[in-house]
Amino acid sequence: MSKNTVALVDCNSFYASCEKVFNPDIENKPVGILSNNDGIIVALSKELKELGISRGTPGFKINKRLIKENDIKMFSSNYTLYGDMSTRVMNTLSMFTPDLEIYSIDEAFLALSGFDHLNLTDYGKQIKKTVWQHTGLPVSVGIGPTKTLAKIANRFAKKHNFAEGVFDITDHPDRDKVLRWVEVEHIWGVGRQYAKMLRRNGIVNAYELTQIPDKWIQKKMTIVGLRMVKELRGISCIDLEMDIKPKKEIVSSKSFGNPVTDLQDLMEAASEYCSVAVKKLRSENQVASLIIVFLTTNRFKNEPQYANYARARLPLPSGYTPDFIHAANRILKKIYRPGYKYKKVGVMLADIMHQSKAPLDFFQPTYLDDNRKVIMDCMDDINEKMGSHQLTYASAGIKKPWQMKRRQLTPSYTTSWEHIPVVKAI
DNA sequence: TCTGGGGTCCTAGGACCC
DNA sequence: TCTGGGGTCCTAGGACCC
Repeated sequence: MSKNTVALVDCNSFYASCEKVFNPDIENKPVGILSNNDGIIVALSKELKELGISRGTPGFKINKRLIKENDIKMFSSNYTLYGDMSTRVMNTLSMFTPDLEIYSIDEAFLALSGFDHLNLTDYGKQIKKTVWQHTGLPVSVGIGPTKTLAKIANRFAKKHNFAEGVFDITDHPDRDKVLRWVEVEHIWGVGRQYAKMLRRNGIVNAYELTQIPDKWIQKKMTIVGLRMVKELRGISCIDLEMDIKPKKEIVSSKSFGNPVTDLQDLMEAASEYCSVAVKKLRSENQVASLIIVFLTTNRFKNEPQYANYARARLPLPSGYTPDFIHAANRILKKIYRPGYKYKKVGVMLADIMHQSKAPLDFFQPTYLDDNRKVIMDCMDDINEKMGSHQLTYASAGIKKPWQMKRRQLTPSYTTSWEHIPVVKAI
């Protein structure tokens, strides 16, 4: 039996790097990408990290002088661009192994078991070089006997220049030394709470964690934590998931560009989020029977606060957007309280199943039976061909005073003919 | 003025049943 | 005086990930 080997390939500063690919003027500049609503920084180039800015910082809190002096560039997030670039990266990676788990928009695990005859560090360098050639994006490659160790190897590759972006921890003589170098908060599966707890108990780095008895780990960090520790010890407990799993819940929610007080506006926003969520549901050939709507005021403001949610069950699972819009509006009327400045509403779909598995009903047609599915498919087709908002629901309103802000949006270079980059001869 | 969005999994405790 | 025990299902809350 060949040993278990896995590589984690991760794009460096993914969103910021995507912007740099199409905008040579910012190649060596500090670049920050803002979240929806231009709220917080969600991605930073290494130049921006070096200025001491960290992920999660609200955009408006960054010192204006610092921005000017260092020529910091800030952009609204352009998910159309990042999504398309991600597809290109993943396509390239799939050339290097038949077994690939796309873990997130900018990361994939590659199964390399059975590749023992190769020098895997060299193979990693080849992967890095090819992605660069195909997309212009820099990646780091970490290789190890478990996913958790591959994550650590990846981090090591990123942080140490001599590794040139690729590190194989598998039979490395300094494996324990590397584990000592990783502080607990940087382990995959250890978040803020567990890091605090571990430190309170005198456990500071990954090596120390491997020395703690299983029983204690499971008691304090559940079975999930125990799996992670075993992985640190080199025992594979988290398998690669090659096939895309159907979603168990679908959420659509966004903060408002401006505070909203009116029930009507909240209902419009909820209608819009319903249409986004249910469209995603249909795109996976699924139906849902539970909808949850939540709303909240702005917790950062010193104003009266209110947050609430409620659920509604549809008589039969559906993929028909109006079914959900009606339910959402009923819920909102129930939980809305006048006199508050609302910051956000959201819609969650749950109890999701494949269209073909939905139960039948003797007295009423299912989503598949009557013309509702036909109408929805038709609408999706039109929006696919003509642009995503050609056909919308009147209930989502026209003026949309609640819409989010994206003041500094870059072009969709790779997905829109109008935005395609132009090369000029000088 | 301005603080994101979308997911998953596990556990404890309550409801309910026999 | 003394208030069973075990199984299942559901939900809320808490942890984590990107």
